[in-house]
Amino acid sequence: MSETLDSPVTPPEEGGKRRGKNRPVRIAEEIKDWIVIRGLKPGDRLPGERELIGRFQASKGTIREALRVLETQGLVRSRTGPGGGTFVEALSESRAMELLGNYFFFQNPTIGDIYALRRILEPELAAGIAGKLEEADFKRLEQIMQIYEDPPQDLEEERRQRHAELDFHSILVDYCDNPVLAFMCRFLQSLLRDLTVCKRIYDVPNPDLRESGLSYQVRLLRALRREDAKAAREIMFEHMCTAQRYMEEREAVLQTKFLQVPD
Amino acid sequence: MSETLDSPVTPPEEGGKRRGKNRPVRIAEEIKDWIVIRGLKPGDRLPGERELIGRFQASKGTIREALRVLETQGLVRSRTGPGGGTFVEALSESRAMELLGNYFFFQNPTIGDIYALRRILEPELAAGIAGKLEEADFKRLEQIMQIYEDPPQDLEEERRQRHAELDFHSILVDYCDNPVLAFMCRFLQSLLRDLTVCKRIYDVPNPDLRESGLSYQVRLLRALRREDAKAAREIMFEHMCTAQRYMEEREAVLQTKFLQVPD
DNA sequence: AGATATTTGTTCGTATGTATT
DNA sequence: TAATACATACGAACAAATATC
Repeated sequence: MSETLDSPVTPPEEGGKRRGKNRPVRIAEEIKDWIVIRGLKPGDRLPGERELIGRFQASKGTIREALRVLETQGLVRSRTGPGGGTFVEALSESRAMELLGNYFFFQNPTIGDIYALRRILEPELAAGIAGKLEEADFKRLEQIMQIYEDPPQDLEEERRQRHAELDFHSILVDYCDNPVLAFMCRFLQSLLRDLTVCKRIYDVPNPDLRESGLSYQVRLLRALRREDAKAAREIMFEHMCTAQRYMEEREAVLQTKFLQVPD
Repeated sequence: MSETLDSPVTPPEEGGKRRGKNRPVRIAEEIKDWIVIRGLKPGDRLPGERELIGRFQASKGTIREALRVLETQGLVRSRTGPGGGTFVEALSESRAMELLGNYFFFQNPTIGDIYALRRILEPELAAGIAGKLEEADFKRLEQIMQIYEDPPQDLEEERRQRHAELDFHSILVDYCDNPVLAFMCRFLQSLLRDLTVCKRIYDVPNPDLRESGLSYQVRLLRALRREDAKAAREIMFEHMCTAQRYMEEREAVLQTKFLQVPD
């Protein structure tokens, strides 16, 4: 009724048909547009709830639902107290991977699917970071490798070692300056961490996997130290191929094992 | 800095306060767990609001915010009316790409970043689908190619043609049975569609880009028709390298053009 | 340390909208 | 048309968190 407000993002023909979108979702989009138009950056503050209620002509509950939508998308964050409020945030990498993980929860990729990509992406990464590591960086990587330098004593250590191996690759990503390649490599690593079939493999002794991985990583570091991108790429490729063969082999073993157990 | 690696899958305590997370967000997680535990599949119905209020001991507003969170994640969809309610949904590919797009909105990858990946992913895709296309599929692809068979008459048609070229690649993805590779290829395509710098390039005449792309695609279809995976991979690789060179060249031209304009 | 002001977080009662029967 | 079952929306009151004095 009251057209007192000069809202720049007012939907023009929104009076009649609603296109399957809730009011809170529509308002969330309006707020998003409002943020973009004003050029707000991460850290900047949004108006308080009261003002948003007035500006977007919606009740407190609706505004809150809209803010929750934006918070879920990782674009804002709310804090209570004086000086508090809702602030623009850059969607973090880990949050983005969580959200994307929901998609593959239903797609259910196989180990082969994932390694088909690691096989080509990780070598590209390795080649790209050659010449970018300082001595301190090599130390950091070697520290991680110490975790799985010796054979594990129990299954708990076994699992920790497998995760540390993935951490090794995750650290390499730190030195990559292609954000898309970086994200994709880390995401594949997180898929391996979370896939139930991988969890089962990681919870079982894999002496060969550890030893072979370790030797490839030693060779990789040597290549990176002499800034030999070509060698780094080739070593990483072999590393991934070997790991894939190993994982798929174990997967097959586990499958027959589980088939034998009556469920 | 960020959270450490030791995040136990089991929540610390029921009813206790988890810092940093709103009640609606916590309840959203509880509902999600509840869905997983019951093994609910897309299409299955959740209890009504009233029952959720009782089951999760929260008010209507809080439950609604929680459902909005799940809806934003693409895991749930609400419908009004009798027989309505809230239903489990599989996160769609397009929704997942939207959510991930928010991440790269702040990362701002360059054309070079994107093509560095297309250069290795698209050839892999091309090789993977060799032998999977029927004659009807080739017809479908050739129909798309007709859109940019002839030089564009105006800038509007120019843009339509560039998008059709991306559609061509998107259709190829349909025949890929690696869901991760499929998603990544489509996502890179969507980045190209949405990046402002690309939009500017696409809005300007690029006669060479069209002609070169068309010839590569013709050769690609020939290779796919004779089910020659190796040739398909090589042709696609060259296609991507050429496109990258072209795009980066145009980008440079645009940049100098924009630099000359006084701010 | 304690009081206070500010801002989000939560609840509840009520009313409206929508689609099926 | 009317009855219904359900989500959607509103607003006022109250609770919790947190910075500042």
